[in-house]
Amino acid sequence: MESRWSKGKIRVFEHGPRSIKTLFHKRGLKCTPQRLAVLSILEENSRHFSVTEIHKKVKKVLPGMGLATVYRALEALVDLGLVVRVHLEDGCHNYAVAPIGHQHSIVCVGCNRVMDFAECPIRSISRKLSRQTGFTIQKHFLQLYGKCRTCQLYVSERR
Amino acid sequence: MESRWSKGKIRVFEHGPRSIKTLFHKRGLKCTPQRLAVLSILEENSRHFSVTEIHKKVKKVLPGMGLATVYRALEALVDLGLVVRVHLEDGCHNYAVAPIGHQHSIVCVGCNRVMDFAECPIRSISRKLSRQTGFTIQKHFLQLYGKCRTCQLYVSERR
DNA sequence: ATTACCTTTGAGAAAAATTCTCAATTAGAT
DNA sequence: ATCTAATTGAGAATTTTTCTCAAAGGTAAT
Repeated sequence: MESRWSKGKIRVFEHGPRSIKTLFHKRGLKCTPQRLAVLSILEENSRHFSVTEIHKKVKKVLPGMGLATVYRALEALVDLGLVVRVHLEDGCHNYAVAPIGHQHSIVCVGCNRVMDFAECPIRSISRKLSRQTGFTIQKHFLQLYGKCRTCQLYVSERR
Repeated sequence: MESRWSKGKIRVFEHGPRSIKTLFHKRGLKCTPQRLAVLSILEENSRHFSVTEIHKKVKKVLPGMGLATVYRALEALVDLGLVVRVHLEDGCHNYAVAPIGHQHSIVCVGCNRVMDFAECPIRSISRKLSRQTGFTIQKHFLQLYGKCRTCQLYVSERR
C-alpha cells in the first residue's frame, strides 16, 4: 500500500522544500538512517507494530541499532506527525504511519491492519458539544476496531 | 458530582437485582472491599487517575492494600463496564468511572476532569464507513481533549 | 451461625516497558 | 575539510505491569 512518502519501496520527495529531510530540519532534528529506517518499516506495512516488533525488523537493515534508539526515533516521528500511536484495547500501544491530513483509522482486530478514512465525525458536532459542556475542544482521539474483509472470511471458514 | 451508583458519598442500589454486588456475582466475581474502594475513589472524583494515584488514595481507606490488587481491581471493574481506561496523549493510561450507557467523554488537559456526553457521532457514520472500507465495525474508542471552563479562566488570568 | 469451597489478597519476585547516562559517532552548517 | 551540536549504542536504571503462592475472606449450602 502506498503512503504519502513512498511509492512501493522508492521514496519520493527526496529533495526540495517538501522532503522529509526538510521536515526534520525545520525542527532542528537530524535526518538519520535510524529514523528513516523506522519510518520505512511503518510505511511499507499498513498496519501497526509494537516497539519490539519494529526493533526486530529494523535490525535486519541496521543490525547495530538499539532498542532505545527505536523509542527515540518513534518519539521524533510522532512529534513530526509522520507516525501515530495506536491505542490497543488491552492498554498497550503500538505505532503506525500517520494518515494524510486529518483522518482517522480503523484497526483490524484480526490482523492489525490499519485503514484510514477521511470522514471526521467530530468536526460536525464540535460546536454543539462546546456549547453543551463548556469545554473548548482542542483535539480528539478516535479509533475504530473491527474486522477487515479478509479476517471476516477467515472466521466464517473456521466456524 | 453524582454518578450512577453514588449520591455524594452514600452508595445507592445497595441491594436488589441491580446492586453492584449482583453485577459482580453475575460474572462469578466477588464483591470485595478492595474493589469497592477503588470504584468509590473514581466515583467521588469526576476525573481520571493513574494506577499509582489510585493506590495512594485507596491506602488511606485500606492501608494494607497492595499495588497488584489495585491493578486486579481495575481489571475487574473495566470488565464489568463500571470503569474505563483513559488514553493520555503521552501514551500512558489512567482510569475513570465509565459513563452511563453509551456515552463518550471529554478530558480537561488542565485538571484531568472528565465530562461525559451522550452524543455518539460514530453511530451515524458507521454504516457508511462499513461500506467504504469493507470493515465490520465492532467497537470504537473516542476521546476528546480540551479545557473546562475553570481551566480556560486560569490560563487567561496568567497571560 | 457454621462449614466448605473457591476466589481474592498481600508481599515480594519477576517480567516487560520505557527512560536515562555517557562516551563515541555522525549529520549538517560553515 | 572542519567544527559543533545532536544522535547513537550499550547497558544501567526506572517505571509499569504481571506473576506466584500461602494466607485470608466472600459466598452458598448446610
